Amino acid sequence: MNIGEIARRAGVSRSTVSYVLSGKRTVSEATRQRIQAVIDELDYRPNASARALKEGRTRTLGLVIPPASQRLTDMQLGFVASVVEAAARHDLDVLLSPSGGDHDRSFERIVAGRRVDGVVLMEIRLSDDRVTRLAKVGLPFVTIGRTAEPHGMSWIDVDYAGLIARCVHHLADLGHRHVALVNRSAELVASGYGPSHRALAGFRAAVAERGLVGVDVCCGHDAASGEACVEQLLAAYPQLTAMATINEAALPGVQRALAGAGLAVPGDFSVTGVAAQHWAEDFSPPLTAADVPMVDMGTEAVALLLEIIAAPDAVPRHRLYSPPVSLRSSTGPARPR
Amino acid sequence: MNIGEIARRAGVSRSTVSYVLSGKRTVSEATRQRIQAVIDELDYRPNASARALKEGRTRTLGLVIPPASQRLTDMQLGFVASVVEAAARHDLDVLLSPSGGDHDRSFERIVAGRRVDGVVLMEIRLSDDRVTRLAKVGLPFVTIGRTAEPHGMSWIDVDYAGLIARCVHHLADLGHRHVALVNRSAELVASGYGPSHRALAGFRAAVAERGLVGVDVCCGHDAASGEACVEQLLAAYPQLTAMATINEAALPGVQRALAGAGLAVPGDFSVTGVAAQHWAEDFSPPLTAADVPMVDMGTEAVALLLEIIAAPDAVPRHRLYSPPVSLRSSTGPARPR
DNA sequence: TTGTACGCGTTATCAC
DNA sequence: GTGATAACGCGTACAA
Repeated sequence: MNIGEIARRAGVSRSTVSYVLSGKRTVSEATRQRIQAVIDELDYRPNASARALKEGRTRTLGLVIPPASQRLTDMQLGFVASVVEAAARHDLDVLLSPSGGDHDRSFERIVAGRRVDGVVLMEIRLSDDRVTRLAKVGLPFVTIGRTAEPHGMSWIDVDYAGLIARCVHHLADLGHRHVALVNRSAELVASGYGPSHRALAGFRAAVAERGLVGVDVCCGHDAASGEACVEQLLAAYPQLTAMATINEAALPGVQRALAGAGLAVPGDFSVTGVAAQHWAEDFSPPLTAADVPMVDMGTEAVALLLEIIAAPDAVPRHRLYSPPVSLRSSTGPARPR
Repeated sequence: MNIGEIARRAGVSRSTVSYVLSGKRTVSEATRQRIQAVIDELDYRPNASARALKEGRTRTLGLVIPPASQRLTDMQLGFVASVVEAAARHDLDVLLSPSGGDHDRSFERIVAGRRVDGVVLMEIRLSDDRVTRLAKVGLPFVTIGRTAEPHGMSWIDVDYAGLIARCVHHLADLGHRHVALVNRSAELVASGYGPSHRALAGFRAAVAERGLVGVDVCCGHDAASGEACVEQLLAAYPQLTAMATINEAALPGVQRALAGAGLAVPGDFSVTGVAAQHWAEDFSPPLTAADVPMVDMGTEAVALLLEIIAAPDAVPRHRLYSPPVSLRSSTGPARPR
């Protein structure tokens, strides 16, 4: 079914059908209705490829996700879902591209093949080839996370440095003197994962500011790693009474390790950090943590991207989220172990 | 940049460039290299829309996911990731469509706009309009999950009935006489969610076969619901000593409720069911459960879909997964509470 | 190896 | 103001 067939059945020319579809020219009510009737009857919709070819835009956004092999985190999933929903609200489709490294086929296909009008780039590294590639071909893009030098581009990010600092201050206020930061995996940190680097910076700054003793460790993003990591921490630092983390998937393991050591939360040990809401609520007791506003961020990313697409030369904008630390029940006054 | 520009710079015709690109005709080595050099230099790739228009295929698969408003489950996330990765291995892109109900704009855009060569449909209901819609327009599709009458179509599913029955038999073998099934939410069941219906059927059949006393309850897919649900179960059925579940997100709550009632697992109470591997491993003790092979299923779904696309009239195939129940540590001999 | 028709919508241009 | 004609976007593949 194509526009010519509709025109034939309605007894008009193709252009008239097109004008009815787009409304870019007035068509007499009588013919309009006749044409619309045929369209409705046959459930006709213009071929997206032909339209994209002619219009020079695809009505599609690209969403670059980390290679799926490494299980996506809840947070990442939340972004994907909210970006897709936000795009759908604008009648835009979303093309997914799982690409981490540099020369990725799927990424190249989308970018060089002009399959999308713009790209949302997730899981940005401090130094990221994909960013330079997109800038080079002039395809509008927004990053979730920011590079080390994010000037001149649009991005959305969470203020991990500020949030972790706030967690440390909260612990210090409660009298904790020895605190730990449970970071993400060493590989991720080595690859220049922004949240890890910035969380660490915020941690160190706050620890110094408050004159605390701070220790930071890397930890895999799963329960088993979390358990092992906390066991080692407890053994190596007997004075430790609190920890902050940005490693949500490690939380069930953190819980097990503390329980295994006979430490009650928050009586004997306080836990806090940055986590997706459901991880915070699944912790027991519920975790005092900053909830990453994934839905807002996905929505905002799409909004920013549409702005750039509409006005490529406008001044880039960005937004740094700093959600409040929700006081739940996992932190309390320090008590020597 | 387009093929004409490449041709101009290489001093040949557009068709020759096209043949170099596709390899569908031999081109003399000299001109081939000259053309390739220009292509490489300019990093040229054919416009995807133009190619799709001409070829009649988009090299894109559609993936219909549940509306993102309701948080995607880990299992669903696993599917999405594995489908995207599998598609990428075949140099195919994936277009996401979040659509639950009937008249969904995004779904219609993809289907009627011929944006994709085929569709993977997730989260199928026993009776599903999208299936009939796809069948009507003749777009190849594969469902993850199956309708009540899945004949004549290709699908992939997990044998929830068989797996839950196996769990019940396992519990019966351990001496349990009163067992519960913690199902998914009442709304989901009411909407015709296949896994819930089939799990329930398997549960009832096995309970009857072994002469057990069985109780089944619906439960929201989150920790709080799980906790409330199990508290009520324990209160209402004092003889209950074991449960099976397909509600993985409720597991942290199940754990809390059992701990709160002073019941040790598996000493006082056994827990088993069907869950994504990480939920089973995050449970403590690790959950004896059937691990849903999400990665295999996503890969297989793409493989099936490609078969249909290649041979639309071939006999539909399907695959019912029945993964082994991994014996971990959450089930043990029955002991009266 | 090349010329060219074609796939399908869109829109500028022309005619009434 | 309304309708039709035709060129165009870009790559593909048949005929020459």
